[in-house]
This record gives sequence, structure tokens and C-alpha cells, in this order.
Amino acid sequence: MLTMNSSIIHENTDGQDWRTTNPGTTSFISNILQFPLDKANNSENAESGDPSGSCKQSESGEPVMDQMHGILSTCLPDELVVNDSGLKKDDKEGNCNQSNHQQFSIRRRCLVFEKSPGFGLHLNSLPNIPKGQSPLSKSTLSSMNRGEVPDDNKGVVTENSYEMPATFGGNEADHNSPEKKRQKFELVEESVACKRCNCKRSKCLKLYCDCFAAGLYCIEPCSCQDCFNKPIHENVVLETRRQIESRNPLAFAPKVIRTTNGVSDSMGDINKTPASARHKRGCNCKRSSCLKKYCECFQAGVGCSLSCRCEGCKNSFGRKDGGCESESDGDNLEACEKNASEKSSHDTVISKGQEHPNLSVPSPDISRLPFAYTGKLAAFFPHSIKSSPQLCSTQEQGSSDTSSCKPKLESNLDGIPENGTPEIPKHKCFTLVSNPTSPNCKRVFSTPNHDSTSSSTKWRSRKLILRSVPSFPSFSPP
DNA sequence: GAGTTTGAAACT
DNA sequence: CAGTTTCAAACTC
Repeated sequence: MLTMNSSIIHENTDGQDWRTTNPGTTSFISNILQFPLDKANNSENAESGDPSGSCKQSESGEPVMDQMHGILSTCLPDELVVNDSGLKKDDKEGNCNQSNHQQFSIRRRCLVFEKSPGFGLHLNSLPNIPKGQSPLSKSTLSSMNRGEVPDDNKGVVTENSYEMPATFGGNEADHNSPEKKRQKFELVEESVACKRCNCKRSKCLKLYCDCFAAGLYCIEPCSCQDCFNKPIHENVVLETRRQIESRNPLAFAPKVIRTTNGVSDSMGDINKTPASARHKRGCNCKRSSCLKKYCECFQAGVGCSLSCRCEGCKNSFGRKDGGCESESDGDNLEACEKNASEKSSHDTVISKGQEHPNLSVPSPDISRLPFAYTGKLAAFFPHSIKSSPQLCSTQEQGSSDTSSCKPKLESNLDGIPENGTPEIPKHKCFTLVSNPTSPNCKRVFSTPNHDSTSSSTKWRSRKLILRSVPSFPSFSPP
């Protein structure tokens, strides 16, 4: 049986590995190794001003690369991230530093972004911010919310920080339009919704560390101590990871999978949950009743299964013994209701286009994305499902039946097809940006046309995930 | 913000 | 493989 890390993977029914169909990806290691040069170049440019002139802009006045980056990142994150030639081209064409910074930031954030073996873009533990907490100072946020760019964030790439987004560093005209201001504010909010690890003893070299587990380097917003999970310690990181994988080859693999065959999961139990997303290994909760985020199943927004060894399971996403959807006993109903009430703070992932008339089929490029979504990752989809009534309207409206207690999250997991390709609604096309807005996030998914209601969403979950790594990431060389 | 609880990860 | 320890996030106050 597969043991998965805390992210959702898709069981590929035909056995085809996405990697085989994604030849565009290249090793991220090479990019990491290139880091000093890139950094030097970027820093030089940043400090000396753009030697090639101002950023190119579209007719709308928006920086071309700012737009393109978002689009490309949405659909071709792998290629975008690792395509050095593209970067060089950008340089030659004189794109603004911020664009370069963005791309640079993306690259340096991932430990490895491999075609194979895959130590991939695993937004496993993505940053999410605890209620009421912010990785940014109030003053900083305040100024940012006013549309100001903190001085210490202006276009500076430091060892552990992200540059400010292009939208922050663009020309002033861009900032003055209401639309830009709105976008800026949303971006700020997204950045606030990011949290980093707080490891003290693990040196961020164990799976305890969300960053490490996610295949990401720790960055400035992290509160970790004695952190070795940094590019400068790449060898240590890779070696440690190799050791962990030698112990458990699936240690960095997604923990949650979705089986949409509707018949059984790996354990043979009938999945009553429509979305049928399940924790591969199952939880082992004793006291939380699988009703708190201590429970990995609950945290990932999936129901417990027979794989779980939990006791007193009341997982509102689906109990081990047959869960939420079909039962109406007091406890379970209460749990469901509670869960429903907590949806606003719970992570959600993506929705299924087919389930919503307004959602269209993703582009082919998008469909090839080897992403899997689970809990933590949802932090990168602040505009997606969680707070979007639109996406859940079919359930929320007239939902007196038991399906009403089906968590949005799980329903949203329907968007993850078994072939490993999440079905991303076109109009919700996630914009994978190198979190231009947030120094805290490695990547942030935003939606080009997101509704305003979701913009204020805070993503707090600990382990919702977006992952571009294959189901069987291996650190060992081919 | 500090302390407690919790369960996964790591260790034996 | 099972039991124990370590760890950091989630949670509570």
C-alpha cells in the first residue's frame, strides 16, 4: 500500500507517470546551483536600476512579464520555473527586474523540481497563517494595505526573502487604477495568508518541518532555529532527504489520494464520500476524534477510511465507519454542522469544473500539470474554492439533504482526477506566481478572474497541498 | 504569548 | 513491527 505524504495524489489508472508526458521539466538542482549567479545578477540589477530600461508594458499599462508570468505560471509552472533559456531571453529583452526576481524566487524556493527523480514542487506545507497571526508586522501590513511598499521590501532579493511583487514595483500609473489597487490589496492578503515553519530542534531537516516536507527551502518568514534547510546547505538538505527516502521512499509522496472509481480504495472499503479522497496511510488519532487538524485526514479535508487506526472517529469529512454523508446521528450531524461552519476557515482545494456550470475545462496545458491538491496546498488557492459560494452553490443551495454536510473541501477534491491532473476551472485558472506578493510564500495561486468574495480568504490549514511531484518521488538517481 | 495537547515522524 | 521518544503544529487559556 502506498504511503503518502500530506498531499493529494492521483492514482493513475493507466499507470502512466506524468513525468513521462512532461518532458519540459528539468532539474531544479541546476537552477539552485545557478543561484549565486542569478542572485548576483539580479541583485546587481536591482541595486543599479534596470540597465536595460523600464519594464515593457502592455497596452493596458501592465508589465508584460507581470501578466505573462502569471499566465505561464498558471499553466506551465514547471517549465516556467526551470526554463533557464527563457530567463535569459527575458534578460536580453530587458524585462523588468521584478519579473526576473519572481522567476528567480520561484526557482530558489524549491529544493528540487525534477522531472525525475522528483523532489518536486511540493507545496505540501504551505504556508498558512494562524488565526490572527501575521508573518508581517502590523506596521508593514498597514503600509502595504495602504498601497505602500515597505522600504525593506522594495525589489531586494535577499538570501531568505522574496522581492516584492511586480505589481508593487511597477510604475505608479499601474497602482493608481482601482483595479490595480484591488489586486494589490488582494495580493497583500494572500501574502499575509502564508506562514512558515517554526522548527527549533529539527534543523528543518526532518519531516517535522513543513518546509522541508514540502520540498521547499525555508525563507525569512520562517521562525526556525538552526535551520539547515537553505540553499546554502543544499548538499545537506539533499543528503538528508535522500536518507529519509531511503528509509521510506514515499516519505515525500502525497499522503492523500483520490480514488474516483467509487468502488473501493486501496483498503477495499467502500467510499461513501463522493470525492473519495482518502489519506493513503490513514490517521492514528486517539483523542481528537478526527475532528481537529491534529488529524491528517481532517486536515486534508478527507474522510477517514479503513486505513485509519483512529479511535472514536468522528471525522466530519467522513468517518472511518461510514461517515458524514450518509449518517445523521447526533454526533455525526453535529460534527458535520460544525465542519460546515468551519469551512470558512478550513482549507479547500479546487472544484470540479463539470460540477459547476460556470466552470469550464482547463486548457490542455493546465491539464497536464502534475499537481495534486490537499490541505496545505490550498493555502495557495486563496481565490479558489474555499470561500467561493459560486463554486459550491450546488451543494449549498437547497441543501437539506445529507450532502449538505459534505465538506466543500472534499467536494472540491472532485476536481482532482485520477489521472493526476487536477481539473482546474478555466475561469478559476490558478495563477501560479512566484509569490510576487509575498515574501512568505514560495508560490501563490491566484485566479485571474477571481471573485472579490474570495479575496479575503485566509488560508490557515497546516497541510493542504499542491504538489507537482509524481506519486512516487524518488531521490535516487535514475 | 505561554503553556498544553496532539499525533506524525523518528528512533530503539 | 511495536513501543517509545521527539518534534512542531494545533489548540487552549
